[in-house]
Amino acid sequence: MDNLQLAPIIIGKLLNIGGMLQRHSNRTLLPFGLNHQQFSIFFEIGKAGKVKQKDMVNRLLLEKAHVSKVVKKLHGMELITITASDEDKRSAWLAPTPKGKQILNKLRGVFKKWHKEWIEDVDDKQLNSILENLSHLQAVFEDKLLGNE
Amino acid sequence: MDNLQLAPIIIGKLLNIGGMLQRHSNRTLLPFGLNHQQFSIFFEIGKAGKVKQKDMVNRLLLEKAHVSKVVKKLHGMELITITASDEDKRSAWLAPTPKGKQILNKLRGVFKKWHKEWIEDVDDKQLNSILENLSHLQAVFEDKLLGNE
DNA sequence: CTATATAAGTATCCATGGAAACCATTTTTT
DNA sequence: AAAAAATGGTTTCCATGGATACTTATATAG
Repeated sequence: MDNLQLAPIIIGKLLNIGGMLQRHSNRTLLPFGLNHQQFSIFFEIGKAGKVKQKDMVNRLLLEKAHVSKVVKKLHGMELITITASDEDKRSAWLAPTPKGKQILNKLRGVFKKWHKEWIEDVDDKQLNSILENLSHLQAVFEDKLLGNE
Repeated sequence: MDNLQLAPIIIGKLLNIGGMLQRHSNRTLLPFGLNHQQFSIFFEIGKAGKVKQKDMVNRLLLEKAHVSKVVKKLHGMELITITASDEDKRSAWLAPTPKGKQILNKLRGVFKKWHKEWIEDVDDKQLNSILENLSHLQAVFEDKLLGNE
């Protein structure tokens, strides 16, 4: 088969899988009042311990307007604290509250459980090959897509 | 490294790549007044030539309410025709208009061009390995995720 | 052959997230 | 040091898409 014919198939599959995963995490997160983007922001804050909004924008490649809204929501849910920064009065530090940390732990458990489930059906060698492939693709797309923005 | 640790990394990459691709196609389709989901529905109609809404729902795994709205939009843009069906008066046949076919062709060209671009950076062997891996993952997730819906 | 269940689409509600304009502060230029 | 540019966040606007209820037509039961 011509290689160029593989391209749309691969893209199609990536979009399809991405969609399935998105819908799945949204459903999983529903009881916690979050969706998968909100969680990814929350998760980053938890991982870093102390960050600013622009860090989220850079790391997750999201719109700053969007991050701003999500931060407000997370704060409203008492999952994070927002403390003014002295160096730069335009921005503030974000950090998880104790309650936030608790919920993060719980969610980590939930996701770990389902990771265990699906990973059973993929053998070890393949797993590494998948990771390698995806890393390469990610780099290629980042290069091609973020270059012309 | 423990295999279970690979799982969240792989999921993360899939979500990340999926997101990038989505945003990219949305931007590409913007001048045509479509987004990537709308295009996928339009594309399916074009491919099939003559279909009903429920076919889209089944093939693309989208909400029927959503498909209904998109169909209305495509019709409003004069990209498809909607003709009443005799066998079943609840549903109607969808088919691309001449104008619709023209636009589909143009879009096929646009996508083909960018497929050519990124595929250059992936060698042939890897391409096949990627396809294989993604097909397997797709099957696994479909099984695990659609089973409990 | 009615009565009930199911199926195909539609209408409505509402949180989401991209885009653009905007504000306040900080940095760079001249 | 004043003017211009850049940066970090916020607000507002609006199309999107998931969820639910509803309408009409078809299929299945009793």
